[in-house]
Amino acid sequence: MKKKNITLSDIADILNVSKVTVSKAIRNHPDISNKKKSQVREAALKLGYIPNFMARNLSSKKSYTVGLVVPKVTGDFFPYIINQIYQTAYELGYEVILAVSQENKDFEIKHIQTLLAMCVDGLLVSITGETKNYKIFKVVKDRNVPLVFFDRVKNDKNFSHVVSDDFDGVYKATTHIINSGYNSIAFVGGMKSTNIGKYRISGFRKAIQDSTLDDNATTIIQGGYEEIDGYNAMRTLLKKKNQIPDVIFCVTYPVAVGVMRASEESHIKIPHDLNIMSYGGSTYNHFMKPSLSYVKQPIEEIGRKATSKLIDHIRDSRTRVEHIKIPTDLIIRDTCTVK
Amino acid sequence: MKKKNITLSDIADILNVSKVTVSKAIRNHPDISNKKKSQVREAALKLGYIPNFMARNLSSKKSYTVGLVVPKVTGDFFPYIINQIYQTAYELGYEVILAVSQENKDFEIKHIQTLLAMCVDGLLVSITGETKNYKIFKVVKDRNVPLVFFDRVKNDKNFSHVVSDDFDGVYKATTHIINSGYNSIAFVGGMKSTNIGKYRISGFRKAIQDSTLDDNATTIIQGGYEEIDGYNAMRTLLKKKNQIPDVIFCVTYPVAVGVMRASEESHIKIPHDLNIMSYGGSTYNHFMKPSLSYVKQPIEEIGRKATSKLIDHIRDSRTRVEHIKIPTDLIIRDTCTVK
DNA sequence: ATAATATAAGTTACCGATAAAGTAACAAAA
DNA sequence: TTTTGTTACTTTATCGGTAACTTATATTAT
Repeated sequence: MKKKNITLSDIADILNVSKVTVSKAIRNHPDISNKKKSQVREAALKLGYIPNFMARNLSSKKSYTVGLVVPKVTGDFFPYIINQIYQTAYELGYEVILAVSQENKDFEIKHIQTLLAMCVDGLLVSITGETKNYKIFKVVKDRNVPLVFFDRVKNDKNFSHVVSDDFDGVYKATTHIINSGYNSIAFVGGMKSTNIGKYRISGFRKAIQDSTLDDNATTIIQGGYEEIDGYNAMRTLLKKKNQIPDVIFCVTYPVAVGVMRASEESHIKIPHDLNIMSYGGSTYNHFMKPSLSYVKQPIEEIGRKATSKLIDHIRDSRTRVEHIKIPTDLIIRDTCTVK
Repeated sequence: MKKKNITLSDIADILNVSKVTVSKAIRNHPDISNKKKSQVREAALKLGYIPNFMARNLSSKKSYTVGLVVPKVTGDFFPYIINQIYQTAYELGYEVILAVSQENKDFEIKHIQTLLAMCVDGLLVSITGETKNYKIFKVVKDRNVPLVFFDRVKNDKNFSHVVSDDFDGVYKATTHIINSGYNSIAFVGGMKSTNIGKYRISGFRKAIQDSTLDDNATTIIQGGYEEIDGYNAMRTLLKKKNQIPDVIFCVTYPVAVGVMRASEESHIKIPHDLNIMSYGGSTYNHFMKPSLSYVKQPIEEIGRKATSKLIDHIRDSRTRVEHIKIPTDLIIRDTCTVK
């Protein structure tokens, strides 16, 4: 009952040629005459031949496949960047295998190993929040498998990476807030231990320093990147002092949502009593009331650049390592408008 | 410079045993003594051996990998279901390879072929909106590769599928709307040509028929599932008659958002002038003003069931085909409240 | 006419694993 | 003692392809 999969040899037997001839015909190798090529292709089509990647890759040592490792597939960032990566890779003739580390450093290691075992030609990685041990990337390096980090990166002279210009994005936005007449600004979320936190916080610091604002009028509450972290931070802020700042700059959109939820519970009206600026937006932000002003990350651009850079590395091992920063846009909506 | 990848033979040479011994030791085969097993494993670890999947799968004809084909990775449905599928598969000892068809039927075919070529042990598929030609699924069937459809399914006695109970979900929600005192209800989006459209529309029809409402008081505008489709449908509604319905039941959340946008432009206040019910919610719906009432799809449950069903099929070819419907929840928020 | 070159195949070896069958040494059962 | 069974390996064949080399025939150049 079980139909055997069609192989090169099956086609070869039918056409009375060698399997290498069939292989060459299918790959459009110049060795084979056009007449034979069409014969072979016709037979292959009729039999529903699908080449076996395992065998092909094993033999040719190339897979035309890149491994993509992301910490999660939810939210408003990763889905869009995954989309762009798939598209760009496809245009350049590569397949993508996605692995989701679920913000778990052990899964991350396991997935990278699996992808190496699958003989991907290269890796695109956005690390988890808890990645500390970089041994696995040394393994990747030793295997000479090109890797490009994107968004959540490890600073490493061995690997290219592509990020949005976090420092500049926050700097511009903070400067806008100050110039719009707000005096007390808090920054919520982000940790110095991650690149993202580090650069966003220092962009904020620098903007404050470069302004006439009093450094003491600003608060920084470090923390995670999710809604719950924003919620907790806002609760902390509310408990600590009775006076809430004019503006809260949230390190991510989910954090902003958490801050909004805590504010709502305390009957703080946004943007009347409190303004919010978010780093990163959301699909339906446009429909929220209020619609938050935010730093728009160049998501598609990051995905495109990271993918094409990786494929450059794959195609030419002399491609030089680059650390690319892509500028952001400031989108002003209902919050942080000029006072 | 380029370090050669470590293979079984390398380890075998070092330990002065045959490579099959090494292979067996690594796979914990009973043929090998515990002493030798630890020797081999130690050497493998020291050398950083990573087994080659291509070779392993080619030889063993098993990959412990399932292929996942989704039309898109954005929105509020697929990311969450992907998450759940990864998790369930992982718990059951399987890897997942994701392919995104981008709502393009040709990509879908290509991706399924690629996954077959990669020797996945099974396939989880949610078809595109334009999938009409089912030849590829016949190929899958002929190859004896188990396949389970989820969410967007093809009714086929050869394959199991898992969906949310669209008919019942819409029926319950529509009945709630009617019982809450609304008289004119329109249904927007969905096409009879897709299962989703078919069942959601017929759930709506049946609820109207089972009520005391006049069939003529209801409008059904068939169409796509995206924001733009909702927007266009609302524009059409607005042009056609001056009188808008009490409630618009939107076939998806994006459609609801489109309807809201068109309403906003025409200064129609929701829920004051118009109520909206949506099939499916969104991450931040909670924070929207108004927050829409919606039919909550059992996303995680669909993902879990589909994955475990697929793996049942993989593990035992006699597993019987099942078409599973999972019930929905009705979530009432700011719209469609009792009048 | 003969050597040189192109064309269109075929042969062989190998990619890195696993399956199946084979073997030697020793132990237990008949 | 012979048979049978176990244990712990080794040998050989194979998965389905591709690369590199070889060969036969036709074509062109000298």
